Amino acid sequence: MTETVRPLRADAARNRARVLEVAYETFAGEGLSVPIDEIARRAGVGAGTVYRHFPTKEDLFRAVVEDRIRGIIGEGRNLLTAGDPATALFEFLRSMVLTWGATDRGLSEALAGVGIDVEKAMPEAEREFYAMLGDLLRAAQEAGVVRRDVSAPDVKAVMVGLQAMQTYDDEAAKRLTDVVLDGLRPR
Amino acid sequence: MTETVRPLRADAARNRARVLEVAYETFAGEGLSVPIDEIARRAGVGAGTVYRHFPTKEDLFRAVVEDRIRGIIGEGRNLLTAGDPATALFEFLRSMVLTWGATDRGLSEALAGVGIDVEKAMPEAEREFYAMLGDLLRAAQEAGVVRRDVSAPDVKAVMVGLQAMQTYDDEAAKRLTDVVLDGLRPR
Amino acid sequence: MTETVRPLRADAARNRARVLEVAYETFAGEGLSVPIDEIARRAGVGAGTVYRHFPTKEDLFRAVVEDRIRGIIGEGRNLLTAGDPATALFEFLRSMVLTWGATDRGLSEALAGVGIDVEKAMPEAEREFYAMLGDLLRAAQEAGVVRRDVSAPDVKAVMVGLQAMQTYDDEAAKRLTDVVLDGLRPR
Amino acid sequence: MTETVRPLRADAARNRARVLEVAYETFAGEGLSVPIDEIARRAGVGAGTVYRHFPTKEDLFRAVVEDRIRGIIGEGRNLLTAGDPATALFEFLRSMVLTWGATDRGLSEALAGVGIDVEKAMPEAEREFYAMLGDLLRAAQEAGVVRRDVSAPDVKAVMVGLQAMQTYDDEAAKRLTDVVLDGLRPR
DNA sequence: TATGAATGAGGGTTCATTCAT
DNA sequence: CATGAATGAACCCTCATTCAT
Repeated sequence: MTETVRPLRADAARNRARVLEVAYETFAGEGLSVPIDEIARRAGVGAGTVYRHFPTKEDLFRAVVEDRIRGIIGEGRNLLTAGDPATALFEFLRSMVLTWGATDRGLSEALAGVGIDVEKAMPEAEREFYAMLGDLLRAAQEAGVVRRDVSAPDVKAVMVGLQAMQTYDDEAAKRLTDVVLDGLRPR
Repeated sequence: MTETVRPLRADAARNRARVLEVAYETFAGEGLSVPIDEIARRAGVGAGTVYRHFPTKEDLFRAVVEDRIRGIIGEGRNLLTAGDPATALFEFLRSMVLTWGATDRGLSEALAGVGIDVEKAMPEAEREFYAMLGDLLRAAQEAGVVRRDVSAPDVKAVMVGLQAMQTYDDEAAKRLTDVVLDGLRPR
Repeated sequence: MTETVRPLRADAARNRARVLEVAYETFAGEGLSVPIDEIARRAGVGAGTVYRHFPTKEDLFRAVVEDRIRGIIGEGRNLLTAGDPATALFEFLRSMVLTWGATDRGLSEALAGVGIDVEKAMPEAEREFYAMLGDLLRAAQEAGVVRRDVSAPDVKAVMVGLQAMQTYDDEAAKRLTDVVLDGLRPR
Repeated sequence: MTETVRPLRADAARNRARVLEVAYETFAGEGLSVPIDEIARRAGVGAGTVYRHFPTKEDLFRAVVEDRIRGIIGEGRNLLTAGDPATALFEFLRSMVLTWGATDRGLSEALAGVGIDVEKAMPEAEREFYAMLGDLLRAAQEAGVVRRDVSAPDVKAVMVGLQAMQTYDDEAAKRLTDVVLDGLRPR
């Protein structure tokens, strides 16, 4: 009962990382419906190994998406610390479309609730994500570049919308991002 | 060239309509991955009956989504004719979020390209849809309420984004729609 | 209980004949696994009509094959009456390969026991067929052109073999028929 | 170029062999239209196991028929080497009827092209088969016991005919084989 | 622990047969 | 009688998950 998160043996850790990486790329490229067997094959391990590390396909989704989200959180924090806090939120949302979300079918589907319910699956990450988003938002609002009546969940919703736009039409999304973001500025 | 589509027998027409209706609701509520057998069960018919009217699952998707899209086209045309052409585009996009798209997972998935490729599956409807969107856009631009550098595909992309936002968080979407649309106005 | 084989109404008779004809061609060309619906469609009638005349798919097979066999019987009798009785058997077997069996997948399959058991399904026709074959054989044997130790069932078996040969390789069968028939001559 | 076909695990090999054996018997007894599920049931494995070893029903046909054909090839080569080359062809054709083909519906159907196209499905085996047949034929012709105008494809066709004869009437076929083969001798 | 074979519950689709119109 | 719509039992095949090696 002591929750000993015993460190994995080196090879096991390597396998886990390899599977995660492959799953990451595969889900991004082909969506969440790719069979586990296929992930295993591409990772060069047996299906059993995938299931040892991720007892359920949803667990694998979770790990992939959580990984992704942690990266996103890092990006946001970084922009806040290293750049101009006033513009960090816009920078962040732009980077989501330009860099991160870039045609990530898996993430799109996950955000759309296909195959996994992010809120329930990883409340921890979700919380941290919202905290980061709140900080970005607050900084922007204090700098007077974003309306006061916009909340963190609103920004998240906008993000989801941008994501979807981009999956649907990458070019249009790149053109439109600034247009949409303009809507967030005080009139 | 008139493709004499002899009218269906009364009972067959009833069944077809019933299946379509059930499919409509089911796909809207649970997405496009619901089994045909389940649709049949809910419609109170045998699976074979569904396949008689829609030889392929994709044919059923097509019928449902096309029906939906034609309704949307009608809505747009109506706003353009019956109301103020200058505001029709905004009205239309608002109604998409407030009325139409209302948590329609099937439509969301279809627009996102999950389970069916709308462009390929129903080019006719797609074309009419774009024509309608173009008319709305032109009217708005001529009235000077929408930026000149926005194209019809851009509006479609925005629509997809709003859709996704709404599927993700209905409340936030309702609050944010006007904010996003504000971005479309000339500065 | 009076077995009144009431004559069909004219249109019904026409339908029956049409279905039989279409089934005949279709089974010959594509084998016995063609769906009844397809036969009905090609005959320009509803599936129900086919089932009215032939309550079971096997009944339709039976009718088709029986028709075929009666034609074959007629051919044999004719050769015996109109031509030289001594050579009638050989003529008959040659005509089976050259004319009748000509790539009749349905008949081949039927003879091979796929989809229908001829012996059981139409003992009447079978009997007449054997009678005809017996007459041909007797005439040939009396003329001294066929071995005495060959029986009617043997000839039938040879016929089945030639059929199969022909379905397998039409050209080779045409070349080989005389070779095989040579085997039947007294040494 | 050696296609490192890593040997199957012992249990997997056992299962594969068991499925093949069951398929072999079942197809021989009941033809090629028996459902895969039935094969699986009789082999005492799940349907998925059959599909693991034979991804398609046709793959299973292929394996069964190819196995059979290789046995036949071996038989022919053996007769040529171990016995009298002059009579080997006749011995071979006799053994086909007496031993091999013995009421093998699956093989009959396969040879007749029902359910599988041997030529396309296993060109390799087909080639070897013809090579063997050619050798048998040449030896017989050189010994002067078979007509010069008979080709290897002709012999194959005869074989198919004998096969069919035998499936149709085992007893008659046994009696008639020599009669038919007599036809191949020079007059 | 890793492997990959086995399982078996579906899922989409077809088609012989029945039955309401 | 004819029609063709409806039924539902199969059939082939896939894939998440378990388990023997």
